[in-house]
Amino acid sequence: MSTTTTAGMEESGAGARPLANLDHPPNSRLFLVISKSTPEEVIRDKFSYYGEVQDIWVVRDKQTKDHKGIAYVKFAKSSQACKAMEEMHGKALTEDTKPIKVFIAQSRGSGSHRDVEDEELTRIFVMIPKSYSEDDLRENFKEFGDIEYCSVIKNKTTGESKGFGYVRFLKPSQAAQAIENCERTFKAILAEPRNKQNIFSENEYMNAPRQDATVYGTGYEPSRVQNTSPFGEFGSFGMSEVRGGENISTCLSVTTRGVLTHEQVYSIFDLIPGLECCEIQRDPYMGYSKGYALIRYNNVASAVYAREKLNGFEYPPGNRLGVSYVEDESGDRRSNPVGMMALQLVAAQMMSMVCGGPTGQQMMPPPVSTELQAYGGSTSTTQISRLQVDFSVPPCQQFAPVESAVRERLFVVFNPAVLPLDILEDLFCRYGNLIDVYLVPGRNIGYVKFAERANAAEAMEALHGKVVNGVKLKVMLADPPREESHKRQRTH
DNA sequence: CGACGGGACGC
DNA sequence: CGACGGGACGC
Repeated sequence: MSTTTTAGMEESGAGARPLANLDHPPNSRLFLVISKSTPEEVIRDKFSYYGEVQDIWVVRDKQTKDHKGIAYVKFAKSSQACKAMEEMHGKALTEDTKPIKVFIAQSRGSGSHRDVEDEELTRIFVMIPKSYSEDDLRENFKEFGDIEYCSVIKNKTTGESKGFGYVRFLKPSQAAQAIENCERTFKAILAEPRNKQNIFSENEYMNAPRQDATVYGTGYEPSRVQNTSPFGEFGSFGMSEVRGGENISTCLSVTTRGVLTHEQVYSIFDLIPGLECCEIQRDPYMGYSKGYALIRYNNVASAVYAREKLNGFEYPPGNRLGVSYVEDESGDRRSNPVGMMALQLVAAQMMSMVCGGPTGQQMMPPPVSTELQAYGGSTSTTQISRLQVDFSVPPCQQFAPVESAVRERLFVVFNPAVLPLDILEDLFCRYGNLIDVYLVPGRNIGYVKFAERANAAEAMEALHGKVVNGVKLKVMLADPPREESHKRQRTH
């Protein structure tokens, strides 16, 4: 007995299930072909460099105990296993032994002994906003490694994005790192190889010998050109002008492509104190613009704040508001140089607040962009401070691990419209141990999963009845999920 | 009142 | 060629 207990090394072992761990996370275990003379310790020496080695198993004949020249190395992460594979494959472990082979091991239940090819380990599948171009994808994922190509899947006839895409990396370790470390809203997973159907090997006994067809031209050209986003430039707004000589005013015009009701516009702009007037204008001559509104505050600071915070804001989601200053009909302060200087001064002070001074909590929380980056990574386009509340909220907290058990679920009703997912995650994560926010498509409702009941209770207590980004929330305990019954009519 | 999940590529 | 062990939740 070797008694070196490879699996016993992890401290404070929650005993856990030994077998299940071997396939979690996926592709974190290596299959080695080595010399029959190589002992476990040599493997450990060489491979622990690449990360947390959780288990090493040198395969021996059941009866004779002969070393069969095969070993398995389990890492904590797929990226560690992939890196080790990339660097150790073809290397000799000691001077007197042959070069070894290193592959990602087939998952334990698969029964297949076919080598896992790099082809299957380098392409990831991601969910993305409809507005994303290939370039946006590349921008978001280039930090994880060398990208061979990006593709965004679009409706062939309309050209509209379907909301997902593919990123092919050069190396498996790069794809693995992208999956492990990209923003969770991407829901990145390894892509299924093109030629195969979605086949889950959940204890399926397949009689027909399927040809595993290892030979396939990729037949997929990285179309690197094309694709100028038809949605126009994003990210041109933000903390811009002010000093750039915009005509600051207490009056704002609001343009929107979609129709907004007076109540909707009012509820948004009334989040900022000092709203004096909110008029919806309907202008049949406005062409594409379905409407616009005029806003007036009783002070210039509020107007500046509103302009900075709400210009470019999506409300409802997908509908970007345009907010700009318009002539203050009553005000002639601008004609007066002193009055103008006063305005600029106030504006500058407002801007410094907006841009992250320690103030401003009672009106709205400071911009959350820095916190977003804390759990996000590259926030690609635009993103002004998106979360807007008129009550105080705790700072952002780490999400609970995706695989956490769901200890409580909240049911949320939005009025008059749902909020974007990133805002909701930004909001609910602040109460701790958030697992996931799910919005029911086409409805103004959603569910929020927590890994701890106390956090859910806190969120519910703090947020029920509140207005967030102009949207009123009802936050309640969710009823238990509907049973997924056996009915499976109507697949598509 | 307001109740339940999300994913696949034209060679 | 080169593919699957050992150990065992505990107040």
